[in-house]
Amino acid sequence: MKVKEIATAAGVNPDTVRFYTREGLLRPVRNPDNNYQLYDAEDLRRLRFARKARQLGFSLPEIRQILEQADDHHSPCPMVRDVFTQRLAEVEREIAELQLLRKRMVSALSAWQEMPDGTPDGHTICRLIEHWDNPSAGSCCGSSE
Amino acid sequence: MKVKEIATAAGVNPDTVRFYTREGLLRPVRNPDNNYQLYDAEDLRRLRFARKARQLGFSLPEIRQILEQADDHHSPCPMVRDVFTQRLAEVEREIAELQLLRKRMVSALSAWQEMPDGTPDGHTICRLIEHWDNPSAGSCCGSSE
DNA sequence: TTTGACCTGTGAGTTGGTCACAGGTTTTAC
DNA sequence: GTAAAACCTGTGACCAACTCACAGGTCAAA
Repeated sequence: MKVKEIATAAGVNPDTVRFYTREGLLRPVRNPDNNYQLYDAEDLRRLRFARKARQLGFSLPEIRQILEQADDHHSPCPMVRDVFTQRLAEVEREIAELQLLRKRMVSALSAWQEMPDGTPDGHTICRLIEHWDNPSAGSCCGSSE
Repeated sequence: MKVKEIATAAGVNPDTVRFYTREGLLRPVRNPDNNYQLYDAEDLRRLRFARKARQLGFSLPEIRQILEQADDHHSPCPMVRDVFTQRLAEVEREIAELQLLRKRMVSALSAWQEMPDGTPDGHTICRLIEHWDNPSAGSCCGSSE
């Protein structure tokens, strides 16, 4: 398979294939006649694997590590499980953060219904945002200074 | 105020102050004696405003635009309300996406409890991920090829 | 006076790609 | 047969919003 072929087979941009190749995730061979990269079914598996892993939040270095372990005939799965579990925790933290943000946005919007727009007067840029109460800067760790 | 002073007053990295200055969000004057940047209370307001707006998901160009409108004595707030409403929708979309992701991760993890690790054999890199069912690639738009 | 903390501008690094460019190759069409 | 289109190559820039490193200048306190 040439670049475009494997790219369409995996549903990605050919530049992504080239990028992953540069990054060492794929290992094509060269056609000595024209210097083209030639990918095989194994590369396609690796590429699809990489894309799935990306969707799960694995970084490219992590994916490379998994692939290398697989090349060495070590089972990468326990490690995958570990990173995956960590990643799940991160996702849950992100969700909680976003929900908090959403809550504050909704209440800010409703508070703004009652506020006049107010042309800026040199003291106030935009009351809508200046009266926003910052959450993370407040009570906890090292907010001061 | 010098860079570090305004930075600590707003709780940000001095490099961020310099960066925002380069980006045109802050407008210090120069001390001709030593070429230092001198910020005033207005700059501090702008900086704090910018940080709050960033937390709300405004981009730097958007913030600059708001500040410029405020400089021109136009009320930026209706625009802020628009972008803010859009941003709220985005946040809600992100939350929904992450919750979907979380759901799939949890069910994948529990499914993996019952799967053997399986050393890779040339056909399989890591069953844990290869057997992950990709959501977005599936049913809808142009998944094929 | 010397140390240390601060200031300056510029440029590179971060992440995961995507795009542009210039030049070579292969395929398709007439 | 040949011309155009589509593909290939590598390199390097670009995205966002900073952060950090570097080299050299300035300033306050001991």
